[in-house]
Amino acid sequence: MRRDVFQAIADPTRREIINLIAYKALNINSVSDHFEVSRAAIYKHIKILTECGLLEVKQKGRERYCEARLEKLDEVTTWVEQYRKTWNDRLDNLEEYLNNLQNK
Amino acid sequence: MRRDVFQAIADPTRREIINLIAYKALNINSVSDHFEVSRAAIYKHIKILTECGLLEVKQKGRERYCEARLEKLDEVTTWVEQYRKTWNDRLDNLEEYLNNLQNK
DNA sequence: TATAAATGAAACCTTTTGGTTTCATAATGG
DNA sequence: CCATTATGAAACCAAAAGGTTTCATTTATA
Repeated sequence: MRRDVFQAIADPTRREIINLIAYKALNINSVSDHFEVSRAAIYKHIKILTECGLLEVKQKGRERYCEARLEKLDEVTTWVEQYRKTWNDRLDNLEEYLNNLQNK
Repeated sequence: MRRDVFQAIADPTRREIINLIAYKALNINSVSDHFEVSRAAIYKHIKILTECGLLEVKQKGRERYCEARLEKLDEVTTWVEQYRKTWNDRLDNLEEYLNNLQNK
């Protein structure tokens, strides 16, 4: 299985899970309470997030708490940002072009 | 079908296509020349990228040129960056903790 | 200690993905 | 005008994804 961050955040449910636990660790049942699908389905999403390092699970008695490990999202930022200069330049060119049109 | 930017960039081949055309528009055959898989497969990837707005196709005679429309990647940046403060705070805390350890 | 709660994991199913081959169609270049 | 080039699109396929139900195991707790 491919288990990279890009694939992990491709699924909307997983993005919601990340959002849920971003500010407060929750145990697995609490996470799944927020969704319509079964606990087993959510469990699988959590497993995927764990496997790609976006989430860490910590045992606490019979519960297991999910903590976000969002540093891994840096990989995404890095990939996206490498193109920012290019697309900003293009937007600048468009702006310039429109300004020229207007000044005629 | 889901056709959002997150899903579009989940596939490594599609990320490579984006990279290929980021700085220079290429026609569909030229794009597919860079890959092992068939032209038909690449064509489908291009279609997906087009449908979610990351790519625009412009006819030029019998050829069709693919241009990157990377502004759409902003959606990804926005989503990721909403968490940056949190994870930076956590890293700061860790750093502080380590400094305290060292100073003892 | 017996029951309930929280989780792990297997078996199974349907839909989506990513790929293929094949054929049709529209411009181009001799 | 005809062969070639560039592309669109259909039919089909295997594997992966996302989901379900069911059952086992571990830990708390009345």
